Amino acid sequence: MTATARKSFHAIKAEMARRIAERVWAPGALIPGEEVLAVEFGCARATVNRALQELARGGVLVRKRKAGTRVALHPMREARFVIPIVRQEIENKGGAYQFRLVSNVVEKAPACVTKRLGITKAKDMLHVRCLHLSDEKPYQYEDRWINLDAVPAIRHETFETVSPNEWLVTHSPFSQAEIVFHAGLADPDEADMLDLGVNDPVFVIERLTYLPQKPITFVRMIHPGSHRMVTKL
Amino acid sequence: MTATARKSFHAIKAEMARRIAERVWAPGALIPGEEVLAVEFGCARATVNRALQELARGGVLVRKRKAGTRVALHPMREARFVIPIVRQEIENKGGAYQFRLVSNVVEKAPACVTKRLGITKAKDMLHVRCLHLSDEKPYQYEDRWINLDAVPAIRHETFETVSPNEWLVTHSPFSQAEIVFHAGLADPDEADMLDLGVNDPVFVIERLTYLPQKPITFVRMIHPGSHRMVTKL
DNA sequence: TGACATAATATGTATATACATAATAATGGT
DNA sequence: ACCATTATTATGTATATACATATTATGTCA
Repeated sequence: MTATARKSFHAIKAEMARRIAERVWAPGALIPGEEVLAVEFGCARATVNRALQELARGGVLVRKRKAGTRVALHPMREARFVIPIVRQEIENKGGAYQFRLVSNVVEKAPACVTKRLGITKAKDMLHVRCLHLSDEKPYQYEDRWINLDAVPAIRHETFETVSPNEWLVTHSPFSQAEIVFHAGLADPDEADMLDLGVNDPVFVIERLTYLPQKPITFVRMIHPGSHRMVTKL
Repeated sequence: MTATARKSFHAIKAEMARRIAERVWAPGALIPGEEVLAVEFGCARATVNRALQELARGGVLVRKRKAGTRVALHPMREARFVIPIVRQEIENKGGAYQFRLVSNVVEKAPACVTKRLGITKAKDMLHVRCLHLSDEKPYQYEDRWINLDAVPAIRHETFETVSPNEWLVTHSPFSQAEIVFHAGLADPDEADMLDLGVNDPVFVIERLTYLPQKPITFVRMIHPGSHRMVTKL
């Protein structure tokens, strides 16, 4: 490392990842301490520390003070899915985006919705349904309930140019969210919207967002079953 | 903070997250530089840097050299799903885990499988199918093809006590993986295994794993459609 | 022996400093 | 005006040092 070759934590991280992948460091095994590794790699302990911390955060290493660092026994890697705004998702795939507002009314939310949002008593909420299209073909049907107490300003939005999702993203912050994926069968409403037969499979993404102590919105985003969510790691 | 109160990057990160959530720093806005923030928070630039980097990695900030740091315009938060080993998943939910080996043979892999694995010509592969049960009820049906060139040792494994997934996790490293989620209809085979009617919806997780230039395995993990994958953020 | 205090140790974090790098802004020549 | 060169600037990274903290190992006293 005389002139140029400062060891970067990237390189060190990669080398350690290799050792883990190739079983040089076996699952469950205790690996050398930071000082030792720092000497081995010819760098400062802080550099090794950063590499180790990132690997630990990725789940391939488990670290405990005094006990040392060991290779995770079950590297149950986590898959990260980005859930982009539909428009971006469609445009990224090269489709032409359009959306159609299906309905936009204030009405009593059904129990299944209020329950999910942690609201105990029946309540008027804004119910917005719309359809997102890619190249004129139905791509996603969005069925959303919005808590007017949390975002009163949305009451007067017409959603002629912005979708409710985009409106909320730019106007309403949230601090917590819950996302659920599951499979289901298209109900008549959904089938009609998505040009599917009744009882065709659908891929459902549900999202709940909250501010501390204040539910904001509950959405069901329904895709044809053939929709694929892909991630690489 | 004279004596004890060293500002931790955690506190700083939390405060900055609050400012973003509460729109003190609006989406798209340029936030102060590291030096400025360091002065404001009364800490070293490195500490601010760490907080900023973590927020950037989480997607709420976008950083560019010289240009500065700004709040992400579309905080298209990423959802992180841990895909645990089925046994753990079931046991975590309090179920009693069992698994049944359905078949375990070496045979010609169909084109749809070899293609996904990037193998051009027809090839003998190990085809293992098994069923994972929670409290004696079918939970997941696993249909797996394994490249014997990549893991020759697996040929003689009987899978009487370990599931193929667990065997591979502990015996075969991988460096890359691809995961796909989608919804489908149960075919007769799957319906039979999972105690479903034909044409009931199923939730399918497909996973491909590789070493550089060497495909290892392709799995389809099929759940009843009611299966819910949940994540919070 | 057993309970409890104490030392040893690996990781965790903060800091000052220095230099690297990318991208923009300013500059100057044609 | 236009283009290329150079300066400036914000972030990115490495390092030595110091101290914090969690946890294990050890030693002491009853």
